[in-house]
Amino acid sequence: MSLSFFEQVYEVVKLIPEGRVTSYGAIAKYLGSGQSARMVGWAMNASHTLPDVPAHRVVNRNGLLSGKMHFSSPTAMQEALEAEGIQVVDDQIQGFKSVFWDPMEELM
DNA sequence: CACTTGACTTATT
DNA sequence: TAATAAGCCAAGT
Repeated sequence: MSLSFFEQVYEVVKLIPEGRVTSYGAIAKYLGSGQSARMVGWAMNASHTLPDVPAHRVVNRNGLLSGKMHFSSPTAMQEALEAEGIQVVDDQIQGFKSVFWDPMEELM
């Protein structure tokens, strides 16, 4: 029983604590197998198939809301993050380094 | 089965 | 410092 690459990404994203975020590359690296950040981003594109995938907690390595445009509304992602206590200004997470959650460090 | 796409990242110019 | 190129690999067509 091997989960699809998508499902593996979903499992990691679901484990992201509230008020925390991670990057595509971090997830890709955690999944290993030489996965690239693009695979994670692409998997997230299909995350809409599942209801419990907090895609708003996944941003690019700059802490920029690169995927906000894929949400229901361009502001939905920012609002979701702010609702968890994350400050977002100009589509960029404030104190990104502080709220960054690395699956490699936390799930190891 | 070959080509295109993609919510990224790193290196180079 | 900003812009461009290349690397990455699975799923869709």
